[in-house]
Amino acid sequence: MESIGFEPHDHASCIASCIETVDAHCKAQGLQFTPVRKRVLEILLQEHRALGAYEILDRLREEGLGSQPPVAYRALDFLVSNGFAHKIERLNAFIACTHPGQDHAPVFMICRLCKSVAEARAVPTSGQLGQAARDAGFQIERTVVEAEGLCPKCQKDTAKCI
Amino acid sequence: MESIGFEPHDHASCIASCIETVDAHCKAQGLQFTPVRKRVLEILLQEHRALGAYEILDRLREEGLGSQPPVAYRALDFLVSNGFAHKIERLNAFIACTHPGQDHAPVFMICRLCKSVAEARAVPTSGQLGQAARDAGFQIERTVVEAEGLCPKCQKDTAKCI
DNA sequence: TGTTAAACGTCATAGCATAACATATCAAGG
DNA sequence: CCTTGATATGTTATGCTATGACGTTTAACA
Repeated sequence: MESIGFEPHDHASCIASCIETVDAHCKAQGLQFTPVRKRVLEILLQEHRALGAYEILDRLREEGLGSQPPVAYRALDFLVSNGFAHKIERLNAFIACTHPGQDHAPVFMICRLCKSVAEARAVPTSGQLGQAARDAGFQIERTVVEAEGLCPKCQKDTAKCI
Repeated sequence: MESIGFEPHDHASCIASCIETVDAHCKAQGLQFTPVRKRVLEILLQEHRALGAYEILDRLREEGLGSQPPVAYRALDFLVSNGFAHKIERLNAFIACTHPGQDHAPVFMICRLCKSVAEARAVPTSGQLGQAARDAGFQIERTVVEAEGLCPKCQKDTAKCI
């Protein structure tokens, strides 16, 4: 299981490669990766943190790419439903996917102090959720798995204060 | 792992015993189980389905127990923070806890057709989420685990239509 | 019974999300 | 090349979710 978000990394290339992957994926699938959609994904990729729809809309507005809520929500719908971004239900906010195009069940770790979010992958049918579903005869179609707590950096920072 | 919500059961006694358990727990902990709080829990217990705060508020209003949003939200805050109810993040709605008073990490299964919700218990530190957290050095404080799909009954019903 | 903390009533407003409809753009077939 | 249908965008309006603030009431306890 790998996770991205808490470790330092070459962020510029991280952004570029994500955009490129999504671009290729859209061409292959016949999806329209329009300027607004691309820009919204770029905005999300700037930070490993979840952004609210209105936060994104503000940036679009500054750039003259749209000024009304549906513009942002439609772009986000496109990105989320194609697996290029995810909604963090706990925060009512959105984040770029770190494994775009791959079919996966994401798991998020949300730092309550610095607000950074890391994404890991899981197999929904195995594990405790899968077991609970089998016990109950429930057929899983989609999962929301989010943990709140402290990222490694904030654990160290708070330890210093004691 | 046990789950309640999809199986038929004696609902009247299910409600009564939950209220009684919570009542006893509040007395033991010095918590005030006021009329509004009790009524909100009863309303939640009526159905194994998540209710929106405004849906609850409507019922309170009919009964003259409160008419403004903060009344419902404060009662819900009390119930949620003491583990007598849970918020289903995916639905922005609330549901009564089926294991009140016990410290636990709930797991929910939400039927997308009939909207019923079943609760199971999990151990957050074990399983895939726990593994992802250890790998990332993340310290979990709270978890949100929600699966959407089809409950046993709705699986059968949809199978008939094909 | 006086003091203090907790809970409640109410008004106002902030934040999140979508319905509905008009316009524009694009892709494919005639 | 033009028509046609599908997809995407612009815009208005509105609905749902949630909380801040402040005064009043109630309950717990010395």
